[in-house]
Amino acid sequence: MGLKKGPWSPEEDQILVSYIRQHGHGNWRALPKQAGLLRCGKSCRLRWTNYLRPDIKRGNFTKQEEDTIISLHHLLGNRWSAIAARLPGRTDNEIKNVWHTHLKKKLKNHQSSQDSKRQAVVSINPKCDTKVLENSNLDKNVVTSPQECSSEMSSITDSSLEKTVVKYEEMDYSSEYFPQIDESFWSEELSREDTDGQTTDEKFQFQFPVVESAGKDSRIDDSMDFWYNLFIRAGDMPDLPEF
DNA sequence: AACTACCACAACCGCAAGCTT
DNA sequence: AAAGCTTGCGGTTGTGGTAGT
Repeated sequence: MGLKKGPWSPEEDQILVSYIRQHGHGNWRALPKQAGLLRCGKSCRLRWTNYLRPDIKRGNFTKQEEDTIISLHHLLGNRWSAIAARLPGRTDNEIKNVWHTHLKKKLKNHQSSQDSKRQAVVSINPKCDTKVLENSNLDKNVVTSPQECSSEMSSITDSSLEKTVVKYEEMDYSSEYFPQIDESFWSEELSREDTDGQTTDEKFQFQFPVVESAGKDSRIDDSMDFWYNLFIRAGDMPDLPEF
């Protein structure tokens, strides 16, 4: 149809930007004709949303952004637009690219290092239970299952923390460390008696591993902040409890 | 210097959902 | 209710740059 394809020239960008600044982008199909561009509406929309929009953040992804993508991808799967909605200034296309080029490999490498550790254990002790090994994390201080710390927050003691602490820096994002999100994610309605003897209904109970944010002094508050921030970004999670 | 392989990013394509007529 | 149109999404491909041989 005589329409141009391929990379956009700076002149085309200029035309598109100034047209949208003046008239907005009500109808993408009609836009290129009105703006005098030899592009299809779809191509214009993509160029604008992925590259020319003024609120787009440029530059490399920070460690924090990468961690957020990994976490949200675990929760949401390949729903790039949903992930992008939680990362201001980043586009779904950009996130999809960074996932395929960097993060997937990063996870794979981590996974294979875990596998080789398991192999090493088996070679040292051929009698070890490989079924158990498959489900275990061999890094020190890493919980093997979120359900291991399913106790009420108030009852978590220092000794139990030793077992349930996950170091933030060493966070393993493979499926065994993240709970499946469904209706049973929060267990509802437990009552407890306060110091004044009155009964308080607590709506939810945590079933997460505790996260140690720094040093040996693990604090429950830090842990709660971590999970809270994670799920606040993943807006379509179940209702959040009061921390 | 020329060629090849690989990587990162931009852009395209097809499909599905939502909207309008 | 149905058909046509528009938009958004996710998978895939294309392109340009760079490192290695």
